[in-house]
Amino acid sequence: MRIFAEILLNSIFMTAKKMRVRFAPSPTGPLHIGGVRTALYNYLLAKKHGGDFILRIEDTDTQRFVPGAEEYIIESFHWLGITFNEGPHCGGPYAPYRQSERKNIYKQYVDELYKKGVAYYAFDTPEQLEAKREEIPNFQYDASTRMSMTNSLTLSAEETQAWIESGKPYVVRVKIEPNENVVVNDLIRGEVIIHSSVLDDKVLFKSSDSLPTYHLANIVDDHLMEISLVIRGEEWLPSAPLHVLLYRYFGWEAPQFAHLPLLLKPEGNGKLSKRDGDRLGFPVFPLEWKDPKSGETSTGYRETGYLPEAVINFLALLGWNPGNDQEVLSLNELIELFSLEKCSKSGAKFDYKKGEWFNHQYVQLKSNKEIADLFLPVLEEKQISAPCSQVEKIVGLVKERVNFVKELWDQVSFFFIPPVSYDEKTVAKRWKPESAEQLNELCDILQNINDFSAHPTEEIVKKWIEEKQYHLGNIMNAFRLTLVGESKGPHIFDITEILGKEESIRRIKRAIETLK
RNA sequence: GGCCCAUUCGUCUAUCGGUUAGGACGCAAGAUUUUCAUUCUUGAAAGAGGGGUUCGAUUCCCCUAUGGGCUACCA
Repeated sequence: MRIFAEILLNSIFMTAKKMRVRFAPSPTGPLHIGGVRTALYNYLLAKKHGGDFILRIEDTDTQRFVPGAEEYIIESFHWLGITFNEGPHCGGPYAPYRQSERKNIYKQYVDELYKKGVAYYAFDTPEQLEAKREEIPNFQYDASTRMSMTNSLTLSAEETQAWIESGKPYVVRVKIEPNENVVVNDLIRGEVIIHSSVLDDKVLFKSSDSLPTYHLANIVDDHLMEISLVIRGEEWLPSAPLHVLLYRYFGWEAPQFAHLPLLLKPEGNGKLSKRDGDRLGFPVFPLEWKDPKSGETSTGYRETGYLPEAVINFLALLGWNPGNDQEVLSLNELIELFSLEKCSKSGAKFDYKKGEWFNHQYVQLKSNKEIADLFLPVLEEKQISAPCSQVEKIVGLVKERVNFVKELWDQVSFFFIPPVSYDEKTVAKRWKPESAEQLNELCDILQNINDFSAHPTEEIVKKWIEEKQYHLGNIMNAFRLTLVGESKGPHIFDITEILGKEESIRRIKRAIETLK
């Protein structure tokens, strides 16, 4: 199977045809994370082979069109750093890239199919079709039923002509010839064979809005835009035979196909949906989305605090692996290593916990400066202002503890806001009868230190503890309690260095006052 | 219902007929630490079931089961 896939891929190079792949979403709402992965795989392969990556907006369904969805899609990829060579937002030699703007080019191809005798006009109303489905279980508009329906095959040429000219609605259907095994060569799955008699005469064009349906528009555009490889979700596999048939009816060379497995719910059955995200607390969309109709807002990866690199790395490994144990991979590494042969065939349950782990990895990879810059808005929100250099220092102390930048606040709030109360459990455990007196002494020691940076301060304090024969843990834990208000935080003298002498002493005094 | 696709630890996956079935997430324990984390170490944890083919099947074939997708004048 893999050898087979390699031969198919190699044949692309043999004919020296440039690799051209596309992502073709429908602007019916926010971009699903599964769609992002499909786009990513297309992108990786295009970059790997020096090919083109095209964005095409498939907005032939005027009913389901949602304003803002296209902009959302483009902004999502912009955030992720996935770039297109061609698309509605950046133009290109095959423009336009919006199917609604290509409206006038499809009809001629529909006519061509009709003239070739592989498509026909059908006049059955939706109600009639509905009635048929009620009447006959498993009704399908195909070779076995088309001659009992109202269409150009059962009506005379004159009647057909008259109907069309009358302006009454009609559709054009493809005429699938039965009794043939249609073979789809899938780069991930190998040969998929479907008998043509189980295919139905799909609608290719509707007169109601003079727009093609997905199947026709997709084939025509992929051909016209010289797409050499179609990588899409598995939900398209059942209609792939129809597509190869259409290419044949047109007399066009079909592109290669690769159908990706779907992203499934983290738990339970079914494919990943927005509900799962709400229920389990993770986003399913790249960016926040406000539904224009319901006004409902869905959170996004960006707003949740994910780094785009982490999202890409996480998604890349959901259904693909590099063939070794390496998991943290940069975009360039992904491009270099990606291959369709290493894509898995089965659906992947969405492991959002691992996504969080990936974000942790990428937070660690960033410099303190970068993380500080990302953290500044959080501080601003808390109405805290501090010099950048100090924020950088603080962030460096605790970044390894967090998965997300915004979690930093929990770790560092005490730097900016002195404790006003003291954690009860910690007080019970760490505040000894002698603590007040010892810490008063400590204040005197601190007061006399000139260089308050961590290391010398620690030396001096430890020396004092030793001389006095105090219990190190008792002193330090009580000390921490006065500075932080609870039993957490980084190395104590890193804290005092940042707090400074005055503030450190002030906090000790205040704690002594409060705790007596 | 019909058609198609899939099936290795809880999860993502490695394994191209011969392995003590490997890694990662998560989980548990231990170590480190003046705290909390981090980190490190260790551990538990898998070939859906049944038939073949073969000297030998997780790996190839068939059946069953399970999961997923499609079955619109949606994409």
